[in-house]
Amino acid sequence: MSGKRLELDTTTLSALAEPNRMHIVELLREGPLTVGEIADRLGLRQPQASKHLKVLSEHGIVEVQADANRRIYRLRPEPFQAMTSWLDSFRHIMEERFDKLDAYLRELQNKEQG
Amino acid sequence: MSGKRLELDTTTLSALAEPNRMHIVELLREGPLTVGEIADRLGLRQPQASKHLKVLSEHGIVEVQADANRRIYRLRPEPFQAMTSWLDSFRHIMEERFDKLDAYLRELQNKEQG
DNA sequence: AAGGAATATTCCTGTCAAGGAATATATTTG
DNA sequence: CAAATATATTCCTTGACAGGAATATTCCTT
Repeated sequence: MSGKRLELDTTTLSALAEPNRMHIVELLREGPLTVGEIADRLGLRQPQASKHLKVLSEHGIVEVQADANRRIYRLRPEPFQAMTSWLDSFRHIMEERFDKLDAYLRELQNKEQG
Repeated sequence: MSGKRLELDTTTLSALAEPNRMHIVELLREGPLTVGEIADRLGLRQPQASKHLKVLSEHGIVEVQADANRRIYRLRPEPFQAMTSWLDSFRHIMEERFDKLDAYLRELQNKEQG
């Protein structure tokens, strides 16, 4: 029951691959913000901020909460959990090199001591 | 010494955001393969396979090993480690329970006081 | 109701990246 | 050396997408 093929949605990655959107995500990591605050903090024009937030929202990376005139955006956990799960399936890849590095470092130490 | 700002290279993400390249990565997870094998298994034309592999290589996602006529491609661990580290900084976001619990407690307090 | 603030949307334009086709560059084999 | 195999590169065309500017929409305030 653990052989589930985890497929990572590439559109999630492309949403995050745009630098301004990545900056938005980094910013929202500290907590929810309104569109205006995001635009200010990142030096974006309001329409561009709204557009990027729309993309992030469409990919489930952020969610909106209406507060009167304003829209408060915050990160959603799901895509990050999905990416984490996906990366877990590469653990053997990541550890393989650790072993090699480890072996290399041991070799170096042997030389130093020899 | 642990307050290092982890910035994830967005170009790594854009390299992985292309579906064919993602498929290549998924395929190479099982082990190294030549260009021809990759093209065959994924139904790609050889030039496209080479092009995608070049992009992956330029971003350090794969590495090449020349074997006579052939080029053997394999995954490199570094970008996956980098992504994992980056995602670690979102661990608090992924603890969805905190948000829900927090919202629940606020609601409770409002009811109590209202 | 009117004006203003916050946000979303539309239209336009330029750029970039992916695929197709052809070709170039090794490298092996006969 | 010639032919064949494996891979890389170039040129071209097309589609997607990001930014700019203007405008629409919604909500608050007075």
